[in-house]
Order: sequence, then structure tokens, then C-alpha cells
Amino acid sequence: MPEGHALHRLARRQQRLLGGQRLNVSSPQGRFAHEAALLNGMVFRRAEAWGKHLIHRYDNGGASERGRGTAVTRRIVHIHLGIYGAFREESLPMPEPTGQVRMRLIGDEIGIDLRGPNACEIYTPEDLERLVGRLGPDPLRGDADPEVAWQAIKKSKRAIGSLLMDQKVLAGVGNIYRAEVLFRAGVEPHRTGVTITREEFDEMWSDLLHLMPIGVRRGHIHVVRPEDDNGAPAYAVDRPRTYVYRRAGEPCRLCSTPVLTEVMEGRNLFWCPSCQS
DNA sequence: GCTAAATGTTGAT
DNA sequence: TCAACCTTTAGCT
Repeated sequence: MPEGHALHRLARRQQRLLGGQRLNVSSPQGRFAHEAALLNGMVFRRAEAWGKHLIHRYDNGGASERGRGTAVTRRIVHIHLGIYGAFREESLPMPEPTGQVRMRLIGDEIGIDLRGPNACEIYTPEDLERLVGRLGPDPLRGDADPEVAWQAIKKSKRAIGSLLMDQKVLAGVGNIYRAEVLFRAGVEPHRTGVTITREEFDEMWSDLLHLMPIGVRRGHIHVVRPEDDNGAPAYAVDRPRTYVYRRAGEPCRLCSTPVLTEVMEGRNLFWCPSCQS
């Protein structure tokens, strides 16, 4: 599930479920065992997301109250779910792990298992600085500066469909938001960055500011306007959520032209050749 | 019940 | 350009 909205949603939820608690940390699978041993018994302080990256912050809790001489130990965990990675919450007592559980966190009232992540590792503050330094603005973070993305796009000869997926240009946008934002802005995905007007960029940026928080709230990407539902009743559970993503060959929801598909940046891109030019 | 593909990134070749 | 990650789901049968 992980485009940026999913990671921000996870960060909020984990902060709420585990924040301030002393955790039991383990790695039933073993691949994170050494690191888990270092974290075990520490206090989970914060969870936050930068683009598709999730950061957990721990400290050893209460050391500062004991006066000088007691060093506060802090640790940072960096998690990237990749395509397969997923968290699962379990009520206590935790069931025996099924499958490959890379990291198991047990708090006061709930446990969380992490499976199949692309990355799960301990970070130094410098590692985190380096990560954040190479990410473009994240529309879900209040401090995001769209100028950084615009400067990268306006002088690039790469396709806008590639640029939107590039985490150095925009952090948190993935294959679904790429296709849908281009559709909603009427921009043909093969156009190079230099051909994108400031107005088009502004439209896509503000659309991301609008759409991604909806993704965070709902837990999935939903970008189809009610008036484009083709009469689907408001109570329908399976209302269409995307205009073009994964709709190759199907009629465009606006003009009925068959949706096209092609691999761009190693991922399947979808667009309407009539609505996007 | 089985197979293929999937919202992503890194590091080796 | 490709393997790794190794779960989940959609779409068949």
C-alpha cells in the first residue's frame, strides 16, 4: 500500500499506539536481531514519515531526570516498505509469528509486526540527514518547498512521467499519484520537464496538496470526483477511485477513449491520449 | 487453489 | 538491466 500517504498514516497511528511506551523489540526472523537487541527496552518516542520513508525514534527514557552524568541514548530506525513490506497490528498476547517477521514491537496494549520491508535498519543522525537531504519536497509535510521541485522540472529533458516518480524531485509520489495527477492536470506523460508551464506545475502541486491528505485520511488513494463516477450511487462500496491507473484498454471516464499503458521508469504508466496532451 | 502482478528502492552486474 | 525483498490480492481455474 505504500505511497507517501500510507507512510504518513502509519507514522501517525504508530505514534498514537506506541508513543511514550517502553517496548519489547525482537526479530523473530533473525535478520534484525542484533539491532533489535539494542532497541529492546527503550522508549518509543516518535514516528514520522518523509516521503515513503518511515522513521522511529527511541531513547532510554528518564535519564535526564537523574541528573548529569547519565547519558541519554537515542536511536533511530529507518524503515522502507518497498512493494511488499507491511505492518500488522496484533492484540496481546502476540500470536506466534507466521511467515517472516523482520521486526516485532510489543507495547503496553498492542504489538506490531513488520514483514517484507525493503529496509529496516538503525540510522545515525547523519544517515537521517543524508536521507532527508536527497529527498525532494514532500506534499504531506508542512515544510515542503515546491520551488525545489519546480527548479528540477523546468530545466529537465526527462519525461514529466519520470520526474514525478523521482524522489529527489518530489518525495512520496508513487505510480498511482503520478498517473492520476497527470490525468487531472491534462498533461501528457511523455512531455519533457522543460515543456511544463509554471501554471501546469502549480496545478499538479496544489492537486497533490489536496489529494494526498485525502489518502492519509481514508487509507487509500481516491481521486475520482463524485461527478465523474458515472452514476455510481454514493453508498456503493466499490466506487471507482482512479481515472486511469490500472485501466488499460478501458474507456476513459471523461471521454471514453481507451486508456493507454506503457512502462516508464520500470513501472506501468496509464494515460488517456485524448484528455492529456 | 493457483499464478501473476503489485502503491518501491537499493545495490550488484 | 536485473535480482532482492518474500506479502497480498486480483483474476483465473
